[in-house]
Amino acid sequence: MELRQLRYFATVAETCHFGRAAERLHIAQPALSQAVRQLESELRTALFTRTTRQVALTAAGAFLYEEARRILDTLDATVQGVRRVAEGRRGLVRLGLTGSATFSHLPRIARIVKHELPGVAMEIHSDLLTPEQCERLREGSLDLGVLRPPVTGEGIGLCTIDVEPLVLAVPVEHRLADQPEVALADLHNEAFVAYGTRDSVVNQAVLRSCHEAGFAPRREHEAVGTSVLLGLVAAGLGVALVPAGARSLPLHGVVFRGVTNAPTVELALGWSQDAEAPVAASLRELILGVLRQDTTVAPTVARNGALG
Amino acid sequence: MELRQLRYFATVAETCHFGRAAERLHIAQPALSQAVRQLESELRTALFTRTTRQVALTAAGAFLYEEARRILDTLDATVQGVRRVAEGRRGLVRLGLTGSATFSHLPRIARIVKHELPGVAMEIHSDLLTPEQCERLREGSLDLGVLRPPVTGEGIGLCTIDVEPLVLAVPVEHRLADQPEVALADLHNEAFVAYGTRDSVVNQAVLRSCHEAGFAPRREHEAVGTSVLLGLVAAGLGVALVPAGARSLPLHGVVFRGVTNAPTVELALGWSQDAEAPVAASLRELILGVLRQDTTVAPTVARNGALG
DNA sequence: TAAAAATACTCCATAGGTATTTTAT
DNA sequence: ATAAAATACCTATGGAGTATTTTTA
Repeated sequence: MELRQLRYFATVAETCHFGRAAERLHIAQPALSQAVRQLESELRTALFTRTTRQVALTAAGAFLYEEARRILDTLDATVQGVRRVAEGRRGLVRLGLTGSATFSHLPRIARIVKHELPGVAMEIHSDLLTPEQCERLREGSLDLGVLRPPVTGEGIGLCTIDVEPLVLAVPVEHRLADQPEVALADLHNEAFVAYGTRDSVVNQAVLRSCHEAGFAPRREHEAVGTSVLLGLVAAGLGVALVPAGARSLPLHGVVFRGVTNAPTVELALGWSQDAEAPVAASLRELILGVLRQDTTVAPTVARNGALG
Repeated sequence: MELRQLRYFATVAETCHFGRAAERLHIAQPALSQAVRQLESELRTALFTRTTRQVALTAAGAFLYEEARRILDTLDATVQGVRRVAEGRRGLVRLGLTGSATFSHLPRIARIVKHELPGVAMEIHSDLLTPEQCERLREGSLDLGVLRPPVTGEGIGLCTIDVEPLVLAVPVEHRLADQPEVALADLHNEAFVAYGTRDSVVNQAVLRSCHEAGFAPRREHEAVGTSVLLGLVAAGLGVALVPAGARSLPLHGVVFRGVTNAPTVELALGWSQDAEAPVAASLRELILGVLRQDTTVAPTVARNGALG
């Protein structure tokens, strides 16, 4: 069986007239009669009852018409779909995110995706540390990652999308909650709630800047993920220095205060440089078109001490 | 686009190897390469990334493969389906039934349909009087009808499927409830609940046989449909003569008693003699194979006084 | 008898075959 | 060096055209 036969059959079924159907198909009537007869003999079933005055579908023909119509419509949609997939306007993007970016940047990204690329679905993998994301970008189980430079090794493209100062998160009842801005040195006696991973770039920035301010922060508690960390702050277990984006996660009992000469951490979009799917490329360009920072991180070059 | 191209493409997608795919398709490799290239140029999209050592689907190709697989599978199922429709093993049968047959015969019919013709769905139109069913069989809005002869006019095929004696339905507390059998003459003082339509063949049989027994039944109440009628009997409003099949509708408070020399009413299967759908024909044959009575009603011949 | 489908036949477009070349590992 | 896809070219099947016949309302 061939689609040509189905298309011809469907047109005859719709017109119930070989002559007019042939006209609509831009072929001669005998060719159409022949094609339909051929289909009938392939199926070993009459599809029409015909006299020279009356053409009507048989039960089998009516059934076939329903199915043929669906198949032909599906095919049209498929052709459109293939085009869209190829152009990156349709498909699934697996997006990795660091903990804080999930709250600060994902909503905006999701909004512009919904608006600009309505055919694109996102699979969100949040709370992934930078090295994890790189690994998964390389092995192909992630398409894009919102991560914190630096990145080591080759094959990962990078572009900075935000530079965030760290801000101080304190419990509302804390003595520093009333000050409009806090100096790092004021924190030397505070109990710190810290990110509980050695790999955390934010953690490193905190340690470095506290050291420069002349003290080592007193780590009292650790948490994995910004939301948990802020929860501990809300519970009064200590203060924390977090990327400004964490303000996007308003938590009852926590207030954020600016820090004088605050250290900054970068947020970058990363992607695998080989075998990038069209959707991934178009989403990457869309995100960078909106969020790209002048401070572009050179792709594939391992960067050290970006925050130094 | 043609199915040939989709089939070829799908095979290459499954093997990721033009040579082996061509082998599976029983064509030469160049023909396959050419067909796939043609498809790609029609879609204006690369479907494979290929080197001489590696063939892999692009994102567009992967999408097309999913859809193509579905389309090809649907097509196979459709071909099977067409065959089944043509053979009367699949489809919808619109079955009309008189009130009492709904309870006495439909369950059995439904059971054998489910067992013998699992692909056939029935659309039940119950509580239709014989003239209504004939009209709808002729105009094509019913395929088969379980009805009570006689039938007037042409074009309707008929075959008796049951001959039912009338039985007496009485309230449990009624004086006749204890007798194993009742004579018609015993009913001359009873209040009757009767079928509330002049056209009712059962009603006519009741009137005729009461007349022969020497009295005219005292109609106290009327009901449309056997279930409602029996409901009135259960409520103690009177007695009723109903086809024996009504026993299939056990109703609290009603007992059935045989009638001496009971009049009988026939039940027949009717069908339109022109433009009968294959499903209708096969269901008709199935039903008649199980229920056909020796007393076959000659088709198309108007019969009068069948119960005389 | 007139409208429409079927049949008869002719032709050429193209699917598919064989032989060969190109290319990447 | 070799496996595998692409290219070149040829052949023949069959899709579609024109002319004609058959059929039925």
